[in-house]
Amino acid sequence: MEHKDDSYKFKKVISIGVVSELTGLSQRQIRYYEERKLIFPDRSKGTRKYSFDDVERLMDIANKREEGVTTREIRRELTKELREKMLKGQMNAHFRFRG
Amino acid sequence: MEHKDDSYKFKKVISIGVVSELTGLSQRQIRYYEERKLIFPDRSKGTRKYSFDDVERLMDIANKREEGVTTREIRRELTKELREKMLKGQMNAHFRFRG
DNA sequence: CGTGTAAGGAATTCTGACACG
DNA sequence: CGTGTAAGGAATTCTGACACG
Repeated sequence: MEHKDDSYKFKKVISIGVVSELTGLSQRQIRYYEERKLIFPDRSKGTRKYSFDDVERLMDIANKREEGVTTREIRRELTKELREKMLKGQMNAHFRFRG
Repeated sequence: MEHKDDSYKFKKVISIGVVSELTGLSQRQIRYYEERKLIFPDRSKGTRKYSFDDVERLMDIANKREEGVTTREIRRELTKELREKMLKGQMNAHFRFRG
């Protein structure tokens, strides 16, 4: 329950031009953050598609960059978050099915 | 309260190609329904932008068309709904501020 | 490292029209 | 009436590169 993945927030339907308008970032920046693995758009026949969640994430990234945080550090933070989430997922599974 | 218009559902950010994929309708059909005033995308420099709400609405339209309902009839239904909503809005205002 | 820009090509979208019915 | 299609142009997006620092 709660996992409505079909939710508007996560559907990758927005083109880079619109994302640029929404975030105030240049297309160059957006593509670069992808290259640095901070963001992961879908590809529909070559052209990138972003979700509203991606847009929010890009705004976070923009804030961090303004504070002087490098893409490398942002990438590390993301990796750490993912690690924590995976651990939490395992613990959930553990206590739900075995605890 | 409740009126979070900034909600993902109503932001017009989706291009016609994606809407076509999402709804299964041809771009021709989508443009035609606009011509018949069943749908109202935004325009950003010429190109149409739709919201998820528009996408849902288009799916409703598609269903009605399959049932043989004409665009004219769908248009009438829409007009009627709008009339009812405006009436309701007036009544709200009436009872809230004067009742 | 992070971002701008010019370059050339590929994919997308637009409109108005003709077609069929 | 509702939709397909070919046509030509306009706007969008893509990549790889050079620039600066």
